[in-house]
Amino acid sequence: MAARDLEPGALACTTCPIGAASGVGHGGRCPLVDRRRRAGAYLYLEGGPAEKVWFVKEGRVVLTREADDRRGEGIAWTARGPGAMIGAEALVRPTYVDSARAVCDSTVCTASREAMAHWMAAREGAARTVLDLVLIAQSVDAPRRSGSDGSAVRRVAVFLLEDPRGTSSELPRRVIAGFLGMLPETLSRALKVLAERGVIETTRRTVRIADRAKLEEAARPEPVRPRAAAVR
Amino acid sequence: MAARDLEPGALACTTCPIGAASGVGHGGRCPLVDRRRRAGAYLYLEGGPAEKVWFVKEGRVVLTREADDRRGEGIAWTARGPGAMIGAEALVRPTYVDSARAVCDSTVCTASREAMAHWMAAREGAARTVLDLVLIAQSVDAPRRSGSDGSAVRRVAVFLLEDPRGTSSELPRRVIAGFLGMLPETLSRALKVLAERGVIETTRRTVRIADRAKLEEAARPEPVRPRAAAVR
DNA sequence: CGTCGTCTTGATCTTTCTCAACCTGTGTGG
DNA sequence: CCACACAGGTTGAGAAAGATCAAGACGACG
Repeated sequence: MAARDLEPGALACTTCPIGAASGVGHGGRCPLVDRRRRAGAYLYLEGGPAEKVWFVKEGRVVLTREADDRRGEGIAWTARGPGAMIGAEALVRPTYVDSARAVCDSTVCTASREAMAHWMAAREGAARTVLDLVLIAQSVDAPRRSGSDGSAVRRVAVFLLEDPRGTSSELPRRVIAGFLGMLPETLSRALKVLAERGVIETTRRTVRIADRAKLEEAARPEPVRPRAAAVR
Repeated sequence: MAARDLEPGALACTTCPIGAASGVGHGGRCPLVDRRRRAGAYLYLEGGPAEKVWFVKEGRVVLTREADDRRGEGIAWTARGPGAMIGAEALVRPTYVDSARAVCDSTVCTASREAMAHWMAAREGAARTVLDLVLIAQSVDAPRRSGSDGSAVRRVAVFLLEDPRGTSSELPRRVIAGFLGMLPETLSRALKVLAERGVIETTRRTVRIADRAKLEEAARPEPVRPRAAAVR
């Protein structure tokens, strides 16, 4: 489905929608303040006080939900890159609904919910700018997969076809496995199967699509099995 | 987690955020037009031209994505009730990313993307109103579950605890199964298990929580050794 | 160069998906 | 008003897929 079409490599304040709307480069001032975060750092925590809205300038941030004792990290359900706003729920509710964690060294901008609200109220079209950001991000998120969506190999093939993040090394395998509703072990085995078929080439951190036609074949839903009579 | 806290029974134009912002009841006029849709009717289709923005006034609408030949209905990933906006992606992209289908007789309001855009541009604070709607809906959606989130029985127990829709008869079992990343057959069996334990009472269309303590017990992660929490 | 975290591989067992048949309530038409 | 078809739900038996548990390999980093 829809290609993830945003995602430039990084973002300058002049090309950032918020910065542009603020008139950065023409004497304007963006309400957002830059922060650097190292890989692994949490930006905010699910259930914690939602004081700030965040904006990804460079890097990659994973959103997780429903952390529990079992899987300490919770369910990773999406990853946001440059140009995406995160933690926007701060504008409408007192606590964050997700935890956000940088998966690689990242630059993020922040503003308090109040600053953001003022900014939106003060400028014509600003709220619309934010709305667009939120809607675009939303329409890019794919629902998490599960076993009822086809075999692990098929789910991986679909993901690799549709999502450029699948072949980059930005996202840890653990996170990708989460998107696909499987364990890292299962992801690893599925990648191995595809590699053995000559569909892809893998290293421990990268995937390269070797044969797109074969990958599309692997992504196709299995034809309903032709009767149990088939005794091979 | 987060209780689904919106969801009044139905909505009048005067209590609807869009209607209120339009000044309905004070001589204002809402850009949205009422339509009735029977259970099972599709409002719009994934990939189809995104001409309209929708607003649920009464009833329940399920959003699905990634329909394919195999499972014609696609993956149901959320359901929206009174007060929710759907198809808002029309404001930022040319095609719908989901299919929307009324699961019970519903009243929905529509406006063309242009009308909506004009409405937002013309009124102070209107875009912010829409933004809030979108953000609230978003923060209420739970990520789909999958087999790696625990057994079917546990996933069902968690859902019943957290989501009031689980016990109402509004959502078809097939849809709930979709949210939980399992097939209807599996959902049926899991409900049977819980019923046999005296946790719930079920009919073909309803679920009643008979013993909340037992339900919480069933929702608890199986006491397996916690995996090494990867906190860097 | 050694430690650590992440990923991979292996063996085993449980779960859930499959396929098919059977209910049951609802709506339709005679 | 009843027979009947239909959709959605339930049940059952079997097989396959993935979860588990455990251990080893690889790469990053101090």
